[in-house]
Amino acid sequence: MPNLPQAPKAASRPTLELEHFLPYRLSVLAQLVSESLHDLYAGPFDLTVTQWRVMAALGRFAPLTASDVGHRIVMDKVAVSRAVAGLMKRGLVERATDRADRRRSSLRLSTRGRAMHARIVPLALEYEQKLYAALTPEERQTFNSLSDRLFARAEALRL
Amino acid sequence: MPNLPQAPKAASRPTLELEHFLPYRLSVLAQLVSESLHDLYAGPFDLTVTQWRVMAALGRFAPLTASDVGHRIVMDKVAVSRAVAGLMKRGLVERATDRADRRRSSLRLSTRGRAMHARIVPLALEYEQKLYAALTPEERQTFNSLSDRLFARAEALRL
DNA sequence: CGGAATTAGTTTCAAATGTAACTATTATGC
DNA sequence: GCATAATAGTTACATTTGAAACTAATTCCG
Repeated sequence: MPNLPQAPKAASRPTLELEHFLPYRLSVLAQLVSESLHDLYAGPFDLTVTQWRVMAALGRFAPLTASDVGHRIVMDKVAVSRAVAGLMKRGLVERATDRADRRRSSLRLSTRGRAMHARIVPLALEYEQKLYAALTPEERQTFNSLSDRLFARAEALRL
Repeated sequence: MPNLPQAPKAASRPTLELEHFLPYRLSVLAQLVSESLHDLYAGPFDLTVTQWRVMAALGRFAPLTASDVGHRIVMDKVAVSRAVAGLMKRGLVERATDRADRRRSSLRLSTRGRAMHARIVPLALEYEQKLYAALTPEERQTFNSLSDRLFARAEALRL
């Protein structure tokens, strides 16, 4: 093939290759991982992702108010309210109205809730380990530090 | 403080620190990025995330059948069907029944659809660039290769 | 003090989504 | 060739989700 001069590419329009597009890739990866994990505890314990996250937050930081939970797990107050309602109905979470400010109430896992939490945590950590097995320890650290920076940037861009 | 021998930690239970838990971190990052991007085109063009992804797939690979689209963007056929219905109603996508196999039909962007696509792509790429600005070029490559490996591993674990 | 604005949390209504059933068409196997 | 199974895509129903309105309690500030 002769090496002809190229015709000038008149303002060639940019193309978007979805499979290499960062927001898309993040979304697909996160969804796959989230669903896989959910499969682990949905069957045995019948929890939604939201409910499990609320339990995880309470298992680690209780007592928390509903808004505290929301901040911890990046979830709006409506979602938290609904998850808590479901968890209370099943006796997994207890609520005590704050005596000083009766608008808020502090939440904590009940005994049953703590027991369930203690059974799920190892499953979750085991899954995480299996996933991390794809990377060396140094690579894990790298990945986490890079994703931290992406996150910070995304927050900054959101205005 | 004297250097006393530690009491043996009797089977100390593992703790889950949500903020360092990989599935959780991926989910929060992906959600933030996805919402930010959606804000860019939702207002001016009134598209859902799904609709935009269908348009992106068709913009790059048309003609495609609905199931082709589904495979490309990792989305089940019901979601694709609904997104396509919405896009057709707005005249952004055209459908032609396959003469050889009348169950399937090939989809492509209409002229209007192509025009809209051409206006959104630069916005999306610009956002991606701003996000990537958090990383050096080498780091971008590293991040992408590591997330590819995590993705492959997650797929393998899903059985 | 006392009315306006804030805050915590819930409820309501509409839109989005998932699962399963359904239609139409094509492929398979006896 | 014909009954059965498989495939493409849509529709229906039930559940989830999100946005906005709402209730109740507290704070702010003239």
